[in-house]
Amino acid sequence: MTTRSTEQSYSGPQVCRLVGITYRQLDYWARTGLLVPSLASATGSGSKRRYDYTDVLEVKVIKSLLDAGVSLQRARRAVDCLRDGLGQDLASTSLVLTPTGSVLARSNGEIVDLLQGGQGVFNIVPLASVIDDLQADIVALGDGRAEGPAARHPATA
Amino acid sequence: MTTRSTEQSYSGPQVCRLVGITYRQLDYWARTGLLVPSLASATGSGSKRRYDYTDVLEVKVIKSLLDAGVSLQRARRAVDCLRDGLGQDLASTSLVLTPTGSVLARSNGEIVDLLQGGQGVFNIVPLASVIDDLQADIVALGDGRAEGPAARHPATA
DNA sequence: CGTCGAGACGACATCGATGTAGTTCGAATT
DNA sequence: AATTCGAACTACATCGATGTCGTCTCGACG
Repeated sequence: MTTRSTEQSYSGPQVCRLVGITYRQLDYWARTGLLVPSLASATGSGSKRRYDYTDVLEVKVIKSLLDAGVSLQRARRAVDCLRDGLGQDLASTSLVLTPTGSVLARSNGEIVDLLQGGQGVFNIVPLASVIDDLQADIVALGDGRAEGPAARHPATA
Repeated sequence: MTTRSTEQSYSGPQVCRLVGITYRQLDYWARTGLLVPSLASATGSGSKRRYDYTDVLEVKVIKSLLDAGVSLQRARRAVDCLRDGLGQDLASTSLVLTPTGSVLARSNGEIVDLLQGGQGVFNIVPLASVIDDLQADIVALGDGRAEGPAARHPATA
């Protein structure tokens, strides 16, 4: 259903434009192991990192969490959990960070249950909007194609 | 109920013990204006800050948010909102930080509504547990008394 | 081949939040 | 009033995350 051919791949700068973070951030995340590109890690000067669609999705989730004031470390743990559930239908799922760990909740009911008993703060990321957003951005960035001529400048934004 | 009458007051170090933060943190928050003690700000070396019950509650909410990885700045904005709703019955309320602002939600239904339409991350603090916790800690800290004959100011609400 | 550009790398600077240590003052106690 | 103690103050160090800049290297293309 998702318009992913075999496997789209994205360069670092492309990912940055897609999700709206700086290259330094992505670079830092890759260097510190917070988010390793699935397709190809850097192997030295001149090499190129290659990111997966799911990588980009994770980056976008991380950015969302950062925007919400959540620290990188916590964001990373949350994304670990997200990765575990990648098989599921994420569009109808929310990523919930509880004080004791992160889970994927597949309904509002589950969320309410979690809130009920929990003490502490919950960070909730409705994944639907993140995925929609990302899809739109991918389309906007060069007709849905990821590779090729690195997608011309998108109006410099 | 014999305990906590109208207006207890707490010293800085007391607040720290109550909510489990370091004095340095509370000090920093007071100095940077993030959380000004309601009853008495510091007026120089040797002076003493005096905190309100609601101050302590706010501190505890801030700590909860910090534990959840939320930045101080965002936490502060959230607490602003909390302060606005201090009149209400907070025990059955959740503090919800949305991407666009913070609100007090008085039911799970409200929360679900918020989640439904929103994009981005939500930080949700069920206040009941915070309040319970705090009450228990206050009792544990000296029989419910806040501090001996220390200042009893009206301080309004 | 030699040039060139994109992107990774390295060494810094910065900024917010906090820890540590020592100093100084106000106020309660003697 | 003098002592003492607690708490605020000052100055510095630290740590994570990021910005800046300059360098290096791979790969493409002339």
